[in-house]
Amino acid sequence: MISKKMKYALKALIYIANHPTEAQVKTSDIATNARIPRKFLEQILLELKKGRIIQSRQGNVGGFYLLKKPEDVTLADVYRLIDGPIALVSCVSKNFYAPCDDCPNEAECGIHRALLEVRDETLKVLEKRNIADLAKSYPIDTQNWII
Amino acid sequence: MISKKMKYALKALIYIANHPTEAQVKTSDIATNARIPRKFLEQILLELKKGRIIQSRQGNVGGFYLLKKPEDVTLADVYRLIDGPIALVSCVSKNFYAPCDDCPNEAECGIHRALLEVRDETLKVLEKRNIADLAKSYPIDTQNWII
DNA sequence: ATTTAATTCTACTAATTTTGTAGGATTAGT
DNA sequence: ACTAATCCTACAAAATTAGTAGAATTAAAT
Repeated sequence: MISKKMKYALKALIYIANHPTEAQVKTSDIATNARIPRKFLEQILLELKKGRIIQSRQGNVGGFYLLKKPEDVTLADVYRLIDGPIALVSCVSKNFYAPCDDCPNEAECGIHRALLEVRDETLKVLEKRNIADLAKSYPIDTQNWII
Repeated sequence: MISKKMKYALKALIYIANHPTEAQVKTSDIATNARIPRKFLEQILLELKKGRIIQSRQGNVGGFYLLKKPEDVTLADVYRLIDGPIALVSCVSKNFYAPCDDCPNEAECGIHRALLEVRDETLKVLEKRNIADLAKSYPIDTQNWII
């Protein structure tokens, strides 16, 4: 199950993606329209910025905008940044690999093998799907575009 | 990421599967050999029993044994019982379905569509893999059969 | 019948993670 | 200088996970 934070992040990205790149979107704008607690959203947007998914402009007329094209921001990217490893156990993780506590032989571990397969299949989908896919469903002018 | 409880459950099931059905396996036996906190394991075994995956015999010479063939206990079964929904959001869950808070239209939700696909692929693997697959890797006589 | 060693049941606790809040510092356009 | 935005860090409440504790129940064996 994804966290609320992840859902908020996706909603925010969709909202931003549905605005022209030049127009920086303000936190408060996203917060009220997507019904996300404002201060929590601030933190999330900062994380997305540190993860090089969005960029910001400071100051009076500042705001956020996408750093890449919406098609190039995959669900896997966002997931890893916000919720961490996609794998079900860390010993099958690509980006967050860590061996199990007292695993004598990873290669012969049945759990390892099975969950590696799960990771591969999950990844296929999460890397194929992107923010552009999601954003299509939610034009800005829709009244309740909320997920 | 699966919980420690889930990992303990799998280890316990593998241990039990590697014993003949007639021989009931004792909690303390599993606990020491698989290095699982005894009292925590007790609770897990009871859950597995309530979930009709294992059965127990009480009394002095009691213990636990599998209720089905190891091949018929899928990872999906155990996952649902111990860690809950396999889906990443509850609105795409088969067994734990619940709509999102203020979702106006599930059919048009991009997140819904994408994560439904993730669930389908994950499920394919988790329903294919079973305790027999895992148990093969861990004959009882192996010194460190621990995962 | 008593002893023994197992499961069963329920409540509690500690640790960790999630989900926020708070408030000030910094930035840049007007 | 004023204003309204992002940035930063610390804290707190709530929920979940991980584990402990202890007594009740069960059934075989003596």
